[in-house]
Amino acid sequence: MVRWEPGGQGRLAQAAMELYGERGFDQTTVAEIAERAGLTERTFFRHFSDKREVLFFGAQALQDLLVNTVVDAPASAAPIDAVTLALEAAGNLFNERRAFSVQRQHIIDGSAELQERELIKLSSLAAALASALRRRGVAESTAGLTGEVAIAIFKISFERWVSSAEPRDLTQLMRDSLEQLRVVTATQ
Amino acid sequence: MVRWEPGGQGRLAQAAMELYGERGFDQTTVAEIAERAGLTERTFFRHFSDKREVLFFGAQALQDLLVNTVVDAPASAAPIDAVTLALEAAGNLFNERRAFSVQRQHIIDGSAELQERELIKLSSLAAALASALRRRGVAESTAGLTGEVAIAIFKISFERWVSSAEPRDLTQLMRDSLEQLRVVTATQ
DNA sequence: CGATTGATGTCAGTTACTGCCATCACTATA
DNA sequence: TATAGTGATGGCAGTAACTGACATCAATCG
Repeated sequence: MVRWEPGGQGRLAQAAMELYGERGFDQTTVAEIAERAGLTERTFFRHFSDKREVLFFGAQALQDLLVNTVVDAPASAAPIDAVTLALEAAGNLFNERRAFSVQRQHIIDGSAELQERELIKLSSLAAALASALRRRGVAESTAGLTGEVAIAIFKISFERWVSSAEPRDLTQLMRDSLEQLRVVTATQ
Repeated sequence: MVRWEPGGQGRLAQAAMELYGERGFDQTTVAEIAERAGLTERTFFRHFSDKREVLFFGAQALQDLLVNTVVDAPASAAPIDAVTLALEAAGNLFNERRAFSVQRQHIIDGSAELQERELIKLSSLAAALASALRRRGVAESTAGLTGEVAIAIFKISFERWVSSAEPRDLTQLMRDSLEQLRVVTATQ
């Protein structure tokens, strides 16, 4: 007879998603999440650094995907092209989980605290992209700017993708946004 | 004889800056801030919604400046030009307070919580810029993208401006960043 | 079979933040 | 001039996020 059921971390993450969805982030206590997962509050904080982090479980995987794609891009690819490849890889990943993304985003949109956490994760992605570009020999200032721009495109496109009534292709939305960026910044 | 000294809010803000600078954000309690300001913890929370907000006192003024500049820009100005005018106005404002900005940024850089709050303020600025552009008749999608890009340029340039050894002109840095953005996104 | 490990439980403590009511100088109004 | 607000504050109890220290006990390793 086992002392604990396995997969405690996953159970906590699922319980949190459910409760945040049912009553909202603010109206959910960590004790309630732990109870639904059959664990204690203390154990929740062993798996997640705080009450918000449980919703940003997959952020590291996304960052790894982006960074690896940039690093593995052909040496001939310009910074903006390397980053575009990374965005496309991420787009394909999200396209397969739209229902989950929509539900999760609805929760985040209902809480300023969660929006703050989302923004710092995005900022961290921008920094990681910049770092990956630098490893390709891209100049410091170009790398930083390209990373920020890539994340701006991702952010805008993801927002449209999630809020769109009929499902669209996130990768295509990001391509459109980049094209639109070129138009916006074009000198007359 | 007055019951309280006037300027309680200002005293709290100054005490907070001092203490965050002396021992760091995490090692400072709200009770300590209130004590240095000659007030109580309860009064602190009447003036500032939370422990972080005290450092983001001037954010509304910055937003107003940006929005007003965009709204007042000549009707002939393209979205990117209207936004550039706003960034220049903000740049001039900051140029006069570099010492303060450097000190404040040093505090923020030492705390993840403060960075989160800074990011959501920047995101709010992007949204406000987009809204101001829409009032000028700019299409929804263009407005959103232009707002994000403007803030990306501001963020990158501000970072360089603050961390630079010798004082530079923030407005010039932002102009340079926009030009660099054009180069980065240019199709070959 | 004993020692170690790893995931968990228990519990006390700190601190951010909120709600509610009291205080009291100042001010407008009858 | 008496009275009724008003506004900024104090006091205090309460909730909940998070932390540190120590205990437990099944699984595993030597």
